[in-house]
Amino acid sequence: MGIQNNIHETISNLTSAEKRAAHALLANYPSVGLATVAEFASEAATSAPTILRFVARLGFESYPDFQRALRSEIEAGLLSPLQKRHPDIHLNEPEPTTISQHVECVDQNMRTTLSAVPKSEFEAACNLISDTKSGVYFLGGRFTDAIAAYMASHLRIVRPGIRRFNGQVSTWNDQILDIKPGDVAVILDIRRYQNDLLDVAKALTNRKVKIILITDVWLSPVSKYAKIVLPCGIETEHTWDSNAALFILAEAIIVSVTRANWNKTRKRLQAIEDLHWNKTE
Amino acid sequence: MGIQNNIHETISNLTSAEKRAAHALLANYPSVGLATVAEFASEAATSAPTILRFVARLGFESYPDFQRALRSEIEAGLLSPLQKRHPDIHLNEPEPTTISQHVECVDQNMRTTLSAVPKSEFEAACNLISDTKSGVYFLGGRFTDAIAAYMASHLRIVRPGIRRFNGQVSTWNDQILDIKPGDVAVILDIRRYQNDLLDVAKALTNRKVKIILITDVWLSPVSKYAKIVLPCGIETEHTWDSNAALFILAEAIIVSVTRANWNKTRKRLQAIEDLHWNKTE
DNA sequence: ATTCTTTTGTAACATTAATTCCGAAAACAA
DNA sequence: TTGTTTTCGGAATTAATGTTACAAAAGAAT
Repeated sequence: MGIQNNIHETISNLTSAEKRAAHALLANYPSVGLATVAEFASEAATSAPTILRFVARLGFESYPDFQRALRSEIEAGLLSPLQKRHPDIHLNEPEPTTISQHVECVDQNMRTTLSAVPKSEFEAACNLISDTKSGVYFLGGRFTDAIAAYMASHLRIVRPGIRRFNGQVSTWNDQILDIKPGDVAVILDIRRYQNDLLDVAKALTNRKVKIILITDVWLSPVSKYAKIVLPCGIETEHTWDSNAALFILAEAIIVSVTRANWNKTRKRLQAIEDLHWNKTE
Repeated sequence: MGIQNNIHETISNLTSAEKRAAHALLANYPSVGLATVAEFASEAATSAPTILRFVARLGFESYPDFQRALRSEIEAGLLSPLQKRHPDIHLNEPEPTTISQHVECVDQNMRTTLSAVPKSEFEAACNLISDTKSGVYFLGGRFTDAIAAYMASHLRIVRPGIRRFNGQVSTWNDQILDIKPGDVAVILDIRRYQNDLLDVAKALTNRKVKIILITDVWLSPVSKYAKIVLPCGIETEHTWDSNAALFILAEAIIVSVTRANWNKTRKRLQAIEDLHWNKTE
């Protein structure tokens, strides 16, 4: 339904002062409604009680109640410009397929991520990972561990000292012993957040390990221990959350770290290429 | 400049609780900021004073002052909520960051993939994977193996008979012996195409295994042996190819297969949830 | 381990905002 | 005009919100 429609339906049986209120709200929707009753009243050239009567006529219990509705409308539809998706391609594609639906969904999540991850945080994370003086350890959750593996497989080429937590959960604590204070750990954790990851994070913090956390916008509890938090959009319309935004963020980190270590990387890449060719041909 | 940018600049010298506030606000901007201090605080899992300190750091005199700024931003930006592409991005963001560049790049590759993968092929692949009568084996290349792992970790929940080729390349041939004729193999291979994957594909074909190949638009040589080929865009402007489109395609497959096996999946999901809770609480 | 600094939440406080009451003004009908 | 009904806003009331002071907790430094 939406509040604007609600107004349009109700407007005919409003008193004249109440109509002014309605018009003031529609004129620059919804911002005046988010102000105080007094400001709304002055904007509508009327008094506070009239505004309250107007809001009551729309069917709201109270003015705060009305404001809550406006805010949730903002969340639902009129998201910030950064998070808007392009309206094109609808022409090319009349009926959405599973893939195209998912592509749109990922698009949305990418943009959410874009506005949720501050540039400075991203760069700080890349700097930590680029610093070859400290080792970097990767660990993910049930599904995100694949992304940890993906990052590690690239970064291993870019710089030495890349490791993964592997194998059984029960052996993780033993593996922590190998990590030196000042080292860096990249942890991936999205809902439903895993307690075992939280335990590891705590243990790592005790050992003065700097934690970079890649998580969803609701923030894993690991964020409590993390030096840097990178939140991603993961929402979908169905059972599974989408980890695509995490994956893309991971790739962006790989790109950035590669640039930072470019001189060393080039040589390593060359060496590996040679190895590859000798082996396969 | 805009408040979001303001946050991005300020966030690096915020305390951790204040950062949570910043993340909560960025996560669903700007609606939480328009709520009361108490609600904002609870959303950010912190206390009211922290929120106030946070807005003070952003340079606002008071919380109402901060809200006024948010509202005027709404007026400025969303005046015509419907007819807006996002050329605003280019205004808000004069210099592209590593992330935003990569997001655009992935966007491009997604769309390429969309037009490169025929609906029928996609559905055929999903049907093969959905069929619980045959086992499904996953295998990826140097970097893409992480995506194979990602697919397997989900599909294991959706249906039985999911396996991965694991460990050393030299052991793959042994593992092939476990695969029955009529089974399905999902192979991921992008340039530089790996000869060992080609060998496996050949061997699998000999054993009458149906191969689904996820590759790039130039097609891995494995395509010669594949029953179904799903080509993805992977191009970037720098050293590394992007596997994001493969990842997204993988997720789309997971979604589709989950839908096909929904009844069984629901029960398994429930069982796993229970297990999870029992274990952690 | 101890001190010092910084961070953070609790609780009291002060301020502001929403709400209600009631009388005055306006609109309408006879 | 007069009486009646409806609308409206000023002012008092009540509820809530923002704000501040302070003490506990956490962390860094020695």
